[in-house]
Amino acid sequence: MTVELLGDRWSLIVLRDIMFSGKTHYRELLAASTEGIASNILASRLAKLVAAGLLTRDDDPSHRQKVEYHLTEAAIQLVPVLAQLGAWGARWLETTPELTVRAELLAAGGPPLWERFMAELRATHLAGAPTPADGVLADLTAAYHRAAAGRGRAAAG
Amino acid sequence: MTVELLGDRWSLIVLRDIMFSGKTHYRELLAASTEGIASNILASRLAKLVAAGLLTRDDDPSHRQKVEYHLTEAAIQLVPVLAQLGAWGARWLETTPELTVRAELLAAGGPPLWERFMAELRATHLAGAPTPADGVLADLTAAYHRAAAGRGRAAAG
DNA sequence: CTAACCGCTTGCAATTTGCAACCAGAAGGG
DNA sequence: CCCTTCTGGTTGCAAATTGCAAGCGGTTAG
Repeated sequence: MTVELLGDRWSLIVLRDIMFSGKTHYRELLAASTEGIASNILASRLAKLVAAGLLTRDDDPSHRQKVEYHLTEAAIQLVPVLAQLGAWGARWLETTPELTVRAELLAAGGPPLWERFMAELRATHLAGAPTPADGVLADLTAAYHRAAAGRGRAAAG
Repeated sequence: MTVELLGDRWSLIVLRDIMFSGKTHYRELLAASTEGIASNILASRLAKLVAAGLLTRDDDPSHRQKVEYHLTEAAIQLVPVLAQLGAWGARWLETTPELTVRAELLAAGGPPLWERFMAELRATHLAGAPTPADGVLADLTAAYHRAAAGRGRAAAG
């Protein structure tokens, strides 16, 4: 059962963060989490996701202590799930504008956009290619940051 | 955040059971759950889902103590999410054939089938019409029971 | 009048979560 | 070499959540 694997407060959030932030290191993920995950929970979730075959844990050649977490094909195929989940949340729940705009963009693009995004994730996480600056993820991230900046200005002004 | 609302072991399962089994009473849901939810957990999840606006709690006119739980429009719009989630689980996780066949049928039908299913749920849960014997839910349930029976035979023989 | 059924609660043990502090090893700069 | 910073985590502990079994006041059918 899928819920048994992903149905806790953090597993999906960790996957989402790796997918959309592009971060692959433990400390980065710990800092990137806007929800504020605790270090022991992050460690246990990463281990669980690796055991479940959703992430790989690879040595970073640039630093003997660094570890890179990468998405597997199974995790990449969660893109449609996350897209639908995000669309539903944007429609029915009150969230921050930056999360909403990204979810709506991904939902509006539909399956063709999801496929492009998944191809990009495969190149980055499975083949080790650098993430393109003009790809789907870049668009989503730009929209995310615009909305976040707009919110900052609105709150300040 | 959607995960905060639905990201526990049982909330989505309760919704799925109401959606696909057609049961609306507490005792029925308690018995119908193949995963075996505890009565106190079911009670707390039903209360939470009602508070979140995903279920309504209505008196059953036929019995002063009976209560009917019905899906709201927000819950009905989770159909695409559950479809994608089920498709992913059928593809990547080992589950029982009866759950797999239903998930694959729903995924294969795509958005048009989802819409028909949602229209059916609206008629049943929002308008109070009886569930049609020739609808999407009937097809899904028939496939589910055929697979379950096949498994029973295979296990016995 | 009695037995079954209704939604749901209670008590309790076990597990999970969240928080803060901490760790050993590795790399970088002077 | 030495000190600081950074690496992926671990540890101890309190609080919250979960799971199990039994039970409860009221309702209904026979």
